[in-house]
Amino acid sequence: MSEPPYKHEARSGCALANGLEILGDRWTILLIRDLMFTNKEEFGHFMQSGEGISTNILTDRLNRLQQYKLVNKLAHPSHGKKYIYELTERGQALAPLLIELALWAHHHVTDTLIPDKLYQMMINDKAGLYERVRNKEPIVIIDLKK
Amino acid sequence: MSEPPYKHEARSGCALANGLEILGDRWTILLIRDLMFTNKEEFGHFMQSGEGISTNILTDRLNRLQQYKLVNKLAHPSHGKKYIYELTERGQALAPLLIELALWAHHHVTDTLIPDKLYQMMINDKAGLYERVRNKEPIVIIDLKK
DNA sequence: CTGTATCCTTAGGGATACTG
DNA sequence: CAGTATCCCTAAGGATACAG
Repeated sequence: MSEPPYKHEARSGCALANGLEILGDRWTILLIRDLMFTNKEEFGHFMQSGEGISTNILTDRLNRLQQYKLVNKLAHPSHGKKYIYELTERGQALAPLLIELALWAHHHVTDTLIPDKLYQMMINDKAGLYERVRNKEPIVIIDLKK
Repeated sequence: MSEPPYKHEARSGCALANGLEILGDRWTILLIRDLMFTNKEEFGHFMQSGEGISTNILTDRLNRLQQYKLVNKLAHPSHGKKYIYELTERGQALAPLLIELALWAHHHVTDTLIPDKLYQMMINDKAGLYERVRNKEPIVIIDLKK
């Protein structure tokens, strides 16, 4: 279990219910997606992810993700004002969940795309995919949705 | 891909985003949980699942699940007025997703429980678990949350 | 450009009355 | 008991102005 990050006022003790209270909103998993599979790591990058999150919501979600200890916020190495956001191990541990969600949607929902390289790794090389997530090597550059 | 069920007005072509538009609300996955792992199959059973869904929302979510072809609604064999709800294959195909969500929450969120038998199967016998989901053999009787 | 704060709208959903 | 319909309220979140 390793010291959970966040004492949630849970609806029930069910693992699924509790997981959903952290992850089950309109934006959180999309941000984790960007951090996990693409080279997005700055505020402005997330803003460009096509689904059209607004600045206040992005700020709020990034803060929540830090509270839950799914994301670290680091000073940008060169730009004084910027920050870099990266997944913690706890956040990286969501990889299997995101993979299963993406595969299910790909197989069962219309007009649903996964970039080919990512799809191949999801099916044939999960170990390699996890390794790249751990090492923060993006599988997709810039954008997953097309 | 096998003829997707539902043409969704998607926010983007991303598989994750599209999956979330079907599954990403406060109740849907909890209903799928009940159908997948417990012996719940009637309207009243879902009402008793502890998280306190109200009747209008339950009706709405059961209808949506039918539209998405994740759930079948069958006439009850003995009670004329009742119906039986069961997962379709498309719904059963969500098992890996639910398992990964439950395991992540169990490992990373406080006060989060998975009934022991279910947990053991999630870790040691996924094939057996899928088999039981397919055969509609409940792993847990009545209630997952305690 | 990175956020934050404010305003305001809307959809989700709770309570509840009601029908078969 | 199964399910629907209505009312109402709150919280999520969009638009936007603003601050560092």
